[in-house]
Amino acid sequence: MFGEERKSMISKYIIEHGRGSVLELSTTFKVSESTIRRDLKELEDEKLIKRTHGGAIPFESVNFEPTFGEKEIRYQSEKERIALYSGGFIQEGDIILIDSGTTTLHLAPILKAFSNLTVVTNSMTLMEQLKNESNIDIVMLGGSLRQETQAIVGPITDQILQTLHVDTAFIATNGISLSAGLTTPNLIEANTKRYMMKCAKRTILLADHSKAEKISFSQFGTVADIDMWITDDHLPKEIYQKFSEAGTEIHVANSHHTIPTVS
Amino acid sequence: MFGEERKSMISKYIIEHGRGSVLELSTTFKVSESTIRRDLKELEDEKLIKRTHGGAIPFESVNFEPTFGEKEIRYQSEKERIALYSGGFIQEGDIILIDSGTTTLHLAPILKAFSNLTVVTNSMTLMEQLKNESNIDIVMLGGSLRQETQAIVGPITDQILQTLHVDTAFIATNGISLSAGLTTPNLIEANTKRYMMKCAKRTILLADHSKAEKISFSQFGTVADIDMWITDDHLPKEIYQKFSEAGTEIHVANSHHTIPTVS
DNA sequence: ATGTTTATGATTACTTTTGATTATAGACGG
DNA sequence: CCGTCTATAATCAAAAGTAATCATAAACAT
Repeated sequence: MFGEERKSMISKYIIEHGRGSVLELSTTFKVSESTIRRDLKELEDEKLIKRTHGGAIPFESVNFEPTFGEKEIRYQSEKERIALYSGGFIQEGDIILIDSGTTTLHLAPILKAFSNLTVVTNSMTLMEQLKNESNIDIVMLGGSLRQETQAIVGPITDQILQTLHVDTAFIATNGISLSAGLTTPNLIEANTKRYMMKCAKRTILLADHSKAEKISFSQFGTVADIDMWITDDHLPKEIYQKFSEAGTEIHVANSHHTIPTVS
Repeated sequence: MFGEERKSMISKYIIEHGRGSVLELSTTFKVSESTIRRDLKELEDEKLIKRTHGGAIPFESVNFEPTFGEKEIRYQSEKERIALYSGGFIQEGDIILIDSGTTTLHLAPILKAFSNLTVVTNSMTLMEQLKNESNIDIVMLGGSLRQETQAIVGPITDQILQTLHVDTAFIATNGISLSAGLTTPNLIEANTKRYMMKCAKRTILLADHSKAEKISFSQFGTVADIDMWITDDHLPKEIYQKFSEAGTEIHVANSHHTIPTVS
C-alpha cells in the first residue's frame, strides 16, 4: 500500500469511527507508531483531522460550527452548563426531540455519552455533529431549510411532528415572559416549535438568563406549556421568584452544581 | 505501441484499478521502470493521476473530500461528466428531487450556478454542500439517517414523499439490468427510491457504466419506470444497443460532448 | 546515406519513507 | 504541586524508490 493510500484510509477510518488512537491505527494498518504519527501530522496540515494526545478526531466537528447567521456567541459557558444540567433528564433508551438553537446545540457532546438513544431534531448543525455516532438513532425532521438559523421548519415539518410522539422535547426560545409567554422572531419557526411541544410527553425549555423577560415577535406558547425551565445562575433573584410564584419549575444550572440524577 | 498509447492505457489502468505500482505497470506494459516513471511524471503534469512513492493513484481520489462512508471513489471523472450532462435537463425555477449517492452528489456544483431553484433531497452530504446557497430553496426530506450512506430513508421519508410533487427526480442506483431492473443493497432505501420516482413528473437515472448489468439485492423499479438513463462513454456498445432496443432512452455523457441545451 | 532527434533501458547517485531508539513534553493520580 | 506514566518529537540508519546520466537503438529530416 502506498503512503498516500494509507493516509486516505486513516482519514476515512477516523471520520467513520469518530476517533482513532495511534496504537489502534498502527495495528490496523500494520505500520509503526512513528509512521502513524507522521501521517496524522500531515492529515492535520490538510485540515482533514484534528490531532489529540494518543490519536486524532475528525476535523468536521471543529470545522462546522460557524456559518450561523444567528450566531449568538455570548454566554457560551452558561449555555454549556445549561446543556450539561439538561443531560441529567435524559435516560438510556429515551426518544428525545431537540429544537434547533445555540443552547440546544451544546447537548451534542452530552448525547454522545449515551449508548442507546433516539434523537429527533430539526437542527442541521446538531445533525452534523451526531451523524457518525453509531449508538444514536437519528431522525431528521424534514421540511424547508431556514438558512439564517440552519433549522428545518415549515408545514412539512409540522406535518411530520403530528405523527410522532417523544419522551422529552428540549426547546429553545428567544424570549420568555409571564405576560407574552415564549416568543421567537420567525412566524414559521414559531409554528414548528408549537408542534414540537405538542408531540412531547414532557417539555424542557433551555434558555439562559438573557432571555428572561424578553419578548420577541411570534408567540409559540405560554410558560404553563412547559414542564421545566433550565437556566443559568445569572438569572436575577426577583425574576426567579416571580416565575416560581406563577408556578414555573425553574432549575438553575450553576457552575458548581452537579448533574441531577435523572428525573 | 506508441508512447502516447501506453500513457493513456496507464492512466486508464490506474483509474480503473484505483492504483498502480511502478513494478506492476512495468511488467504489464513490458517496458522498463524508467519508462514507467517518465510516463507517470507526464501524466501527473496533465493532472490525470497523482504520483506516490512506488506508483500512482487516480487524481480524483485525492481531490475528492473523503468524508463519505460510501466507498466507491472510482470512476470519479465519469460521474462528474454524468452530472454535468444532467445539468442540461434542469431549468431555472424548477423543483427537482435529488437522491443520495456518489454520482448525484456531483450535481451540487452545477446546481449552484442556477439563480432560482428548489431542491428536495434526502442526502445529508448534498444538503451540506448547498446549505449556504441563498439562491436555492432547500427542502430536506425527513426520516431516519442511514449512517453508511448518509441518506435519510424510511417510513417518515416515504410519507412526506407521498405529499410532494416535483418536476424531475435524479435517481442513483447500484445496479441496472433489463431482467432485474433497478436494484440497491438496502431494502428500506429501495422503498424510499420507489416513492421518489412516484412523485416526479420525470425520472432521470444517473449511473456510470460500472452499474450496467449489475444486480443488487432489492429492486425499486424497472427500466420502464425511468424516462432517461444518463451514463458515461465507457458503456460497452452491445449493452447500449440491448437497452436501446428494449426502449430505454440512454444518454452518453462523453468527455467531448457539450451540455445539452435543456430538454 | 548521414547527421539529428527522440525514446528507451541500464547504471549510479540521490531522496524519501520507514521503524527503532532516545530525549522531551504532556497527562494523570495522589 | 509533585512524581510517575505515557505519548510525542527528534534523530538516525536501513531499505525502498527515484532522478540524473549516459549509451544504444529507432525514427526522422536533409
